[in-house]
Amino acid sequence: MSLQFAILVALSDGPMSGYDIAKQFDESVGFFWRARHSQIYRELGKLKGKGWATSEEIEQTGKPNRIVFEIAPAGREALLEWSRQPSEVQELKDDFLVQLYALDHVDLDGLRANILSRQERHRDHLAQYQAKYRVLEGSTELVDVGRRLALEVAVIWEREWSEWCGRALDQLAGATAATVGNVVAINQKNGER
Amino acid sequence: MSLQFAILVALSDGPMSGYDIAKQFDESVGFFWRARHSQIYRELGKLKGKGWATSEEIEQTGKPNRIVFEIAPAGREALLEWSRQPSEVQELKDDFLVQLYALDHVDLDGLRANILSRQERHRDHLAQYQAKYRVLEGSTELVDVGRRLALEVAVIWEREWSEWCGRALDQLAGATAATVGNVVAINQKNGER
DNA sequence: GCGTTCATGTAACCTGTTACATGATTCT
DNA sequence: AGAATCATGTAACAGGTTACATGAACGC
Repeated sequence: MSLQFAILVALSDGPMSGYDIAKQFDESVGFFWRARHSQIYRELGKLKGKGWATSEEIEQTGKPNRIVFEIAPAGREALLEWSRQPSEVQELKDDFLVQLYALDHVDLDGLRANILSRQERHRDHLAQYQAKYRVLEGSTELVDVGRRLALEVAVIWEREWSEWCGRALDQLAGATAATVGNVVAINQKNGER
Repeated sequence: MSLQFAILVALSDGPMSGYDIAKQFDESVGFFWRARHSQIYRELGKLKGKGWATSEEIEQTGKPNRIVFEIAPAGREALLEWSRQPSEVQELKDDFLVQLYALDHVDLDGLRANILSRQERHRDHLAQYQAKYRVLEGSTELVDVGRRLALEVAVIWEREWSEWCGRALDQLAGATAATVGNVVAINQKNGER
């Protein structure tokens, strides 16, 4: 269901085609919910079927025609109703953390390389989110307050991850490679086996 | 694929039935990857098919028989191979943040209630993770270092969320309810429309 | 008597990804 | 010549949830 609402949120900024939504997702509400165009077209069909959005085909020459969707009053009502319902807290779900949890059954060098490349990407994302955040600073407009709060979550997420990566690399610096079926102590002077 | 590896990680601690795995998931590797029993049984079948795990039926009287699974050498090898592959960074995906992003099209009172109940749950989770974390403190055993690092992520996640909830409630304290199709300023003395 | 725990599984469904398909225009 | 952009969509598959089904034992 959530994707349908994310699309309605995107349409709240004005009428858009499926193609537009797929692109807009890269720089707005899509920070918090993503989808491929194949899924977007499917969900747009459902929104239309429910009467939550209306569509209009716009003729173009040289390019394929655009089908522009607009949020309908019933769609706005559905959006309001959705926000009255309590939403589920998002639980951590990350295969990388699963690997860490089983550090003694895993390739340590691979994992270290993984952490390093993650750190880079988190720093990149952090810079992006911070730039977006700064634009909204100081505004008291309700929309901007919400977007700032949402972006704050993103900034914290990326910042904490990139700092965590640094600490993890430090702590794993002296560790030896895992041997299948063997328990390895991280500190050789203390490790009995 | 990841669930299969999460199951293999669980089996690394010793042979277990599907039922056991479903329960263990609530207090170990399941902090970072969850699944219903229906899915676990399905994936156990696949693991067996690939030769990554073996099973043995144990007769019981009064209770249904247990089918205990054990990780096979090929499974250990697969786990190692998996950890050599770089894993995708987990992107934020949260319908609650989508709602925040569209604060002017959403029910403010509903959202505030939502934040409050979230704050409670995040505090609960934080306490749980911290307790688990403390048990591992001081250990230099490789497994424990990994689990501590993984739990650290969980602790930070819950702590930052609960603190964020507090700030969000502060900032939304004075805001008025959204009106459909109307832009509302958060600060009445400055709001022109 | 009623709910919970133990223990297995299946079937239908929803969500999301990957790959395929078309066809003109514009940039390198 | 080849790639990217614009713009739509379909089909097959993978991953995950919900609901259904069975049946004995045990505590309240």
